[in-house]
Amino acid sequence: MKDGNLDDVDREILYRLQRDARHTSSGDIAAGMDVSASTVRNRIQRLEAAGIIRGYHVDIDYEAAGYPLYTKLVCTAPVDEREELVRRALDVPGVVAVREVMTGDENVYINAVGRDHDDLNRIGRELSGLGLRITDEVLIRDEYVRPYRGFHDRERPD
Amino acid sequence: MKDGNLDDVDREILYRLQRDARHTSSGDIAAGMDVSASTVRNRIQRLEAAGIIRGYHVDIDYEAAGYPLYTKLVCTAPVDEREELVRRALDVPGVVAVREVMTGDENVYINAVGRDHDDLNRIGRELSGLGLRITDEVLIRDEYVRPYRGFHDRERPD
DNA sequence: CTTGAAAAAGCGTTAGC
DNA sequence: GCTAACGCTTTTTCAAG
Repeated sequence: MKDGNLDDVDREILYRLQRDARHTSSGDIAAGMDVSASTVRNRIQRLEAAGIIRGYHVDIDYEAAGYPLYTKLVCTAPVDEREELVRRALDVPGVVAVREVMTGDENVYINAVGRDHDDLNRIGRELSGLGLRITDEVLIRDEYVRPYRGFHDRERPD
Repeated sequence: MKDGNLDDVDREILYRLQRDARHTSSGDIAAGMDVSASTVRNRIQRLEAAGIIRGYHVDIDYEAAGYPLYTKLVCTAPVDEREELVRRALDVPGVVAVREVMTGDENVYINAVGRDHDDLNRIGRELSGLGLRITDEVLIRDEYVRPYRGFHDRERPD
């Protein structure tokens, strides 16, 4: 596991947990493969311990939840302050995700939600106040996530 | 629920499920609030039925899993072909998420993973072949997600 | 809409292969 | 490293307030 190599059982686990991380039991996964539920449970624990599984999150439709505005901000942070700014950006109410980017000047991407444009303006102001320079902002219309099986598997799972 | 208004119980549920959607039981959530585990379970089902909860996903560290390259592609699609292109982009091996953006020319964002630059090049070629124009590509260094309580709650949960 | 209780299913642990 | 079996927790189902 140290080099990150996964076998078919591991990939099936990751695939099934991507599809439904809450209602998929170890037994469900084991049924499809030729292993026991115990083995699946052990593998999951190992994947968690190895850091390959970072966590499990609910996928929320913010629009349906009453936060109709879902926005993505492209920001620039001085390299030497970036870590600090990322941490503080996460504390701004409305911010739901922060990504550090490797290349280019625009090196921080922030996702945020709001009830109206006042919320978004406030978020923008708070982020600017921290020292982040906002270079672009786009509203997200819709979002699709595809469970991923890895390159070794057949193209069209399901 | 029709207008998307959530009460404190709902928000607590969403918050806890954002933190750990797999190991947080209804009883865990109920313990902190003044309701029974059954109520929490009913609420969760209602949130799922209302589409506010879209699903539950495992958060994978692709780098640790042997796919060290995590990239984000900014693309442009003709408006009238966009829906179709988004659907087909999701089938390109390596693509893990597609977002439709509301504003501007660059109206599709794609996340993809790969083992090496050959993988990324192939993904780029396949997407271009579909008819998507790739205008920018950045490597993601790191990614942080913050559980979100909504604007009505205190600023620093936990 | 919420509760509580019984039956079913799932999990963690341990022991053995 | 995989499996089976134990006891415990959780979910499911359902009748009722």
